[in-house]
Amino acid sequence: MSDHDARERVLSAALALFAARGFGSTSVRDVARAAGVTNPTLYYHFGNKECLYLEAIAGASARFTERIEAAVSGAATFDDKLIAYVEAQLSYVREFPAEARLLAYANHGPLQGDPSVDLMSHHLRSSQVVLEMVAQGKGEGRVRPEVRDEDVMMLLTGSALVAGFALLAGYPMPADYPERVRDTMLRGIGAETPSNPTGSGRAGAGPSEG
Amino acid sequence: MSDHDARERVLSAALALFAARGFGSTSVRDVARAAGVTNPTLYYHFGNKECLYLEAIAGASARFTERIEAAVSGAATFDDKLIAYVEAQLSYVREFPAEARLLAYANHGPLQGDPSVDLMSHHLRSSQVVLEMVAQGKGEGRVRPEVRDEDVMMLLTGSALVAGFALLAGYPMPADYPERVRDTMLRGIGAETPSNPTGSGRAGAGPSEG
Amino acid sequence: MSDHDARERVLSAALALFAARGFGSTSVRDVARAAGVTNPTLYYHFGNKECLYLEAIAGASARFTERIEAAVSGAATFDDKLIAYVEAQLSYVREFPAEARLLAYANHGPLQGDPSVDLMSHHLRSSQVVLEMVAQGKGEGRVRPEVRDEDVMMLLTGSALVAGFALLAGYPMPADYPERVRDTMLRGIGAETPSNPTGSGRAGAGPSEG
Amino acid sequence: MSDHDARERVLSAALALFAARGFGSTSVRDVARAAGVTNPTLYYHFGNKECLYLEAIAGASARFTERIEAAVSGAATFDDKLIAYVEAQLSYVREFPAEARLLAYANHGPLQGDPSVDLMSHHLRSSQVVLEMVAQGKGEGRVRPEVRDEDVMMLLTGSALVAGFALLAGYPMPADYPERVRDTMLRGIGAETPSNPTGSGRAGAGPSEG
DNA sequence: GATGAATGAGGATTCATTCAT
DNA sequence: TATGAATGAATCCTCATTCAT
Repeated sequence: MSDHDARERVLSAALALFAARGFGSTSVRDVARAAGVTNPTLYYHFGNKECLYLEAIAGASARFTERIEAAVSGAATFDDKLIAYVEAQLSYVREFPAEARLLAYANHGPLQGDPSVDLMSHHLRSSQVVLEMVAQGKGEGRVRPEVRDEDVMMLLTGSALVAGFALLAGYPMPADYPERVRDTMLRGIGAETPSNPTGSGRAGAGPSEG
Repeated sequence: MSDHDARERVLSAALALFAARGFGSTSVRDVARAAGVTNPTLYYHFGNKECLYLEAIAGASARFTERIEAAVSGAATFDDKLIAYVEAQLSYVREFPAEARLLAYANHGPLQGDPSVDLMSHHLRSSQVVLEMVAQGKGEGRVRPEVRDEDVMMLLTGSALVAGFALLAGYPMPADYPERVRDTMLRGIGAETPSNPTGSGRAGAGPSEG
Repeated sequence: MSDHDARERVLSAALALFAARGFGSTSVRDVARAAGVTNPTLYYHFGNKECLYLEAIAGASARFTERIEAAVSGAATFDDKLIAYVEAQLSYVREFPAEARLLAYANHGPLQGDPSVDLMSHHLRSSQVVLEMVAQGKGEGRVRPEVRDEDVMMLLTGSALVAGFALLAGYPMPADYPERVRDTMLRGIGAETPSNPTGSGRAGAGPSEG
Repeated sequence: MSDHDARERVLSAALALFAARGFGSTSVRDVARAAGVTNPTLYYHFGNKECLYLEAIAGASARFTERIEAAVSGAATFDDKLIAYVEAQLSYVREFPAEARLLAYANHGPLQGDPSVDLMSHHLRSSQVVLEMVAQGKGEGRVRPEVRDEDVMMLLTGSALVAGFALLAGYPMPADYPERVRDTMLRGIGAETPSNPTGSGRAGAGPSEG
């Protein structure tokens, strides 16, 4: 009812409904109704369904990225940043499951039927964050110098992604998950193989020989 | 026109369209048209849109799981199974992008708008495969005994998932990606820290002290 | 209610409504309602409003042209054909005012807002009829040989058009209008100017001196 | 932006749009947008769509009639007035096709959907002009005394109307069209029939015997 | 097994218009 | 005077689905 809140209310309702039902299964009328706004009012502010969708996603994506960046930059050491990164992603999913689902949907959902989102992927947008983390890790001597940036990204974003999806699907997530990610990533799962330092035909656990 | 043909054509068209546009944005008529079948014929075979969707997903999921299992069981050692697992997932995405996208959509997409898929997640259905791999890895002495199953799963499924999504999004995937996953998983990214064996306030790279 | 009459009923209702209200001011729902048909049924048969409009016009145009041609070919002499032509056009307007109005609207109405009709003009489509009439008139010695086809067309179609519009607008049309058209066309309105046979500076009533 | 400006701009935009798309297919918002004016501003000046339409038509009609009258009264002889009449009508169509189309639309277009224009027909409004021309023509001895006013009107307005429509439809119009109208109207198209002065069963070219 | 035809409900979007400012 | 914002009603059209044949 208040003045220009209408726009915000619509955006928030759109976020929730698009996340819960997807683009194609969400009707503009439902969004308007949920926002307590008439149909033409929605159109006055957003032009059409697609623009509304894109704006909702843009907002969610910005919030997500900000949270990740804030969490990481609030941690001092590489180890803490690793934990902060995963923790921030999980807490985001926990606090804003609708937004999280919307982002997952927009990034991994269908392409032609729904408006294509400009963010290639918010995971890739946050890749800058990861790259800076890796640099710092190497500076601190916590990451081996020869480790490639992409390999770190692969493990880190993969672990966070899987955990986020699990959370969304309702699986419980142990409290120490971020720490375990950090530990496993750093130490690996392989056995030390002092008895077989040169490799033995099987590709070794050391740096790829290629 | 023959009996079996129509059904298959519809299923294949449904797969492609649901994958490309999502459930809510795909119309039954579009599927029928793409399959070269009249509308009532489609309904004769599948009952309604939801059943068609579920059957399409069930088929895709079965094909996916079979491929993964076949690939893993075709590899002998733990190391090769690791590579085979990732490779199979990537080749599946490459060969059947529509199916892959459909599975991603069904697993990570919205809940209320679309029919809920019975497979909680094909990643979790294939968890059995991963668990057996871990057991073998420990048997072979390639995986440290104290490493937890879930941690392996976390890294492995995460890495494969991220790579699959990147592929779907059109990013190139280096040919040695599976090997790098294996190496990085086994060895970790952390530096050996002989100079700091006891930890120094920062949580160490060893098994979590907690 | 009867079987495939639906299509015909829709066409006829569309004809009447488009004629009475114009394309932009006629709603598809009104047409469906007037035809005793549901909205999707209308769309099943005609695809969209534009196709419906075009088909209605095509039908009306065909009927009109047929009537004109039949009337003219049913008259033997040039003089009778002249009368038949005008009479047929007037009787068409009298019997099917809706159709006539629709044709007038389609031919002389707006261009961009409404679908453009393929018939450049039904007057021009019937030009063939007029041309044949002129040829016959010259053959009969009723039309001066040097008279141009276009000039006859100009007078004849003009006279018929004006009369048709007047009829549509509600003005009464004297019964002898067709005969008067014939007489005036043949004889002209000019005075014989035997006292000024060579012309006198004013452009003469004879064949253009140019 | 100034007072008077806005009103004129709206009127001119309305003229163009109503002419191009018709009343029902033209939206008030489109007119406002084309005029560079906000929606309520338009309503402030014109009250509603219908008033805007009527005012646009009134303006166009006035301009048209003025031009015809000025052209005709600027010519001295009957012959020249004939030519001036046709020429003025054609030049109006050429210079203001939008206005011309709007007038044609308003005069010959649908009735119920659009506001009914008060001018029964601008052709009839200009009938006074034609009647005076005929009187002068008889005074000059150029028009036979027994010719009826309506018959002249029929030929003259018909010829001008047909030519105007052809022009609007994009057909080229020969430069000597007005002269040919004059010549053909005066002289007629019929052959002199000295060999058959009494008529022979076919209605003659002379004044109707009835 | 397959189809042409039909339908009630609802899809996104725009309409002419108004009101508080 | 002019405007940003709002609205009830209507726009064209499509939805998933069914029925008689």
